Amino acid sequence: MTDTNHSIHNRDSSEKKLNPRQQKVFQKRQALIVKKASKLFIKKGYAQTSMRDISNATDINLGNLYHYIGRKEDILCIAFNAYHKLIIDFLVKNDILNIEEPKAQLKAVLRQSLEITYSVRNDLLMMYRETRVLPRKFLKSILKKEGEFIELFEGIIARGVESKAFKVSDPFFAANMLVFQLSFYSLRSWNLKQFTREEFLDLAEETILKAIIPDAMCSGT
Amino acid sequence: MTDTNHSIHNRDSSEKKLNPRQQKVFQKRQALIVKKASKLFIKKGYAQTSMRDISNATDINLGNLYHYIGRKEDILCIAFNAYHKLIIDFLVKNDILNIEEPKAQLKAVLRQSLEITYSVRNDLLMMYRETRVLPRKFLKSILKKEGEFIELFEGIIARGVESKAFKVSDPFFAANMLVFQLSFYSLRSWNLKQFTREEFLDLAEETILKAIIPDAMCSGT
DNA sequence: TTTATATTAAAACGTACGTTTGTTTTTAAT
DNA sequence: ATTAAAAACAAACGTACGTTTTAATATAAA
Repeated sequence: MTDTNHSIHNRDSSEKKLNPRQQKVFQKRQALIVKKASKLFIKKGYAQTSMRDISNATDINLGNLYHYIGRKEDILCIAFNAYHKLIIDFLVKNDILNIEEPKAQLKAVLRQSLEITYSVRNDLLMMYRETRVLPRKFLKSILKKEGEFIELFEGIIARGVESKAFKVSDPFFAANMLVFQLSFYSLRSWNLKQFTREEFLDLAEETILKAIIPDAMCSGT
Repeated sequence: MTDTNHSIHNRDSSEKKLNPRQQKVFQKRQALIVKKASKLFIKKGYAQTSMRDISNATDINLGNLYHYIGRKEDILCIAFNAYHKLIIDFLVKNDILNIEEPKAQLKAVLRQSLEITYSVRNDLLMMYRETRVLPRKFLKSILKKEGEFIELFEGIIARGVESKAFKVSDPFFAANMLVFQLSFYSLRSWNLKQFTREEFLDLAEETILKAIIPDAMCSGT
């Protein structure tokens, strides 16, 4: 009963006898639901957002919503997946991972990550808050992906430490802290409104790098 | 209707004709409710914890619960207050604020803050997640207190910057980041289990200080 | 004792919610 | 045009919740 319902995994628009055209429409519609629902989750919280709210926001009939999602929590799962896909895709598409010079590489990947997390700051906050709702199995897969994201930074940092470009006593710890700091604006925006986007990005980049690169403040560019 | 119910503010055991003895009992009982309820909120989340759950956990009859709290959300508000009182009290009781030497002062207050936040890590995570539930007015007062806590760090940092002991480009930003980093373990414990408490505290202290004190790694003690 | 209050148990209230059902309308292939 | 699947809809179902109430019992103060 508890294990047969991870709809995300076995029902993302496959196994239904839909032609490609119909699949497209189906996915568009599902994406609309997720998008509108996420906005509501951000504004009111998951538990405080009813399926009727989502029905109103999407102009999709309450009963009909269940043609596109199996259950309410699926919406949240799909949103989590979409967010992680966003992050991963950017890292793969960019050839940042191929930059040789450790400092340049770290700076590039950090800056990009800061910009992304800044742009999705509201969704990020929502995800921090609503993690509890996720089914255990799905949460584990999300944390695994997040762990891999951190390992990516760990690798970059470790390489920089070897070449004496960086100085940290524990690359794994440093990577965890760095990724955590990426959500700084999300979780603390209530007290950071006085900074413009650019001011924030510059200050955040500087602050984060200082923990990894010795005398990072003196290095131009 | 929405504004008449901030029970916390006008009903914390005053305005009831109770003798001191009764007040003590009343507060003890209320504290028990908050403590047990918080545990449930931590484990299952606020929305997923029913008043019946709390009744069972405290062995206080469901109806009788309402002699000690006005409504469910009051429990959360009291928990938030208790947490902030804990933090503030420690800072006032300790004479850390009187330490002259900026480095020593920052190190002392940081270390203590890290230890405290580590010890209440579960409550802290719960508060990050359930902030949304708080009534607007109460949330504002909480954020105000939090802001004052950050200003305290800002003052320490600014003083250190003046005396060239610290190097940060924006003390306010640095203070915000520092306080944010205090919740590192709370929000990321799922990936930090490999560290002992002491390992974590040392690494966290070192990492945080590096962003403020130039070549903090070379300074013994 | 008397009197007021605290506590318990149990039931009920009203409501809001996630989900399902039964039926009708639309769509698309034959 | 026929037909079968898919989409849309209104209504209902069942339940779980926060909160209140009622009545009976216990406790402590006067």
